[in-house]
Amino acid sequence: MSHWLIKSEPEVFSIADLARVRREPWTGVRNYQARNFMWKDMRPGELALFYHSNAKPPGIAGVARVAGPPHPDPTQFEPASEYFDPKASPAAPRWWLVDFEYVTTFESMLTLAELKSDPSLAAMLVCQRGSRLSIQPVAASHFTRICQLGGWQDNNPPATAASPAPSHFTPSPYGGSH
DNA sequence: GCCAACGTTGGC
DNA sequence: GCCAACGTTGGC
Repeated sequence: MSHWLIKSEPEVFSIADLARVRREPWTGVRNYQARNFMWKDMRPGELALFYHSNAKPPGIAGVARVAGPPHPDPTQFEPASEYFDPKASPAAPRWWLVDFEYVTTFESMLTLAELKSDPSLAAMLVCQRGSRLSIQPVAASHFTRICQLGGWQDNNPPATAASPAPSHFTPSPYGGSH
C-alpha cells in the first residue's frame, strides 16, 4: 500500500472541484517520472494528498483516492488540446493516467510553511527546495502525520487479506516483469 | 553522448 | 515579477 501526493493548481482544478465532480481523470501530466507512478505503481484504493500549488498559500488541502487502473490520457490524441502529443497514437499511447476520487477536505489547509516547520516532515519531497515533481510518493509515516495534522482519519481502510481479490480472474494492466 | 540553451514549475 | 531548480531539446 503506497501513499502519494498529487499537485494541482487550485485555479485550474481545486479540491473543491474534485468534491463536486467526485471523480476526475488526472489529465495533462507530461513528465515521465510522474507518468510512471500512475502507470506502473499506483493501485486502486491507494490514498493521495491533494496539494494546491501556485496558490497563496500553497499546501495540502485534503485527500483523494486512486479510483481505477491506468488508462491512456485522452488529451494526447486531441489536436485542439494543449496536451496534444503528435508522437502519440491510440495504438501507441505515450501518456497514461489514473482517475482520482474525492475523499476529504481538511478543515483548514496545511500550508507548505507548516509542513516545513514540522521536524517529522522535513524529509518530505514536497518540502525540498526545487521539488517540481507533480506526482510524488509519500512515506506512510508522513502520510499518517499529515492526516493527523489535518484532523482526518481513514474510516474506510481497504479490504485486507480476509477478502483477497481474485486477481487471476482479470488480466492485470500492470505488467510484472521488466 | 555531451552540454548549452531554452522552457517550465512553483515558491517567494 | 523574480529567479532557482529542474527537465527537455538539439547542435555538434
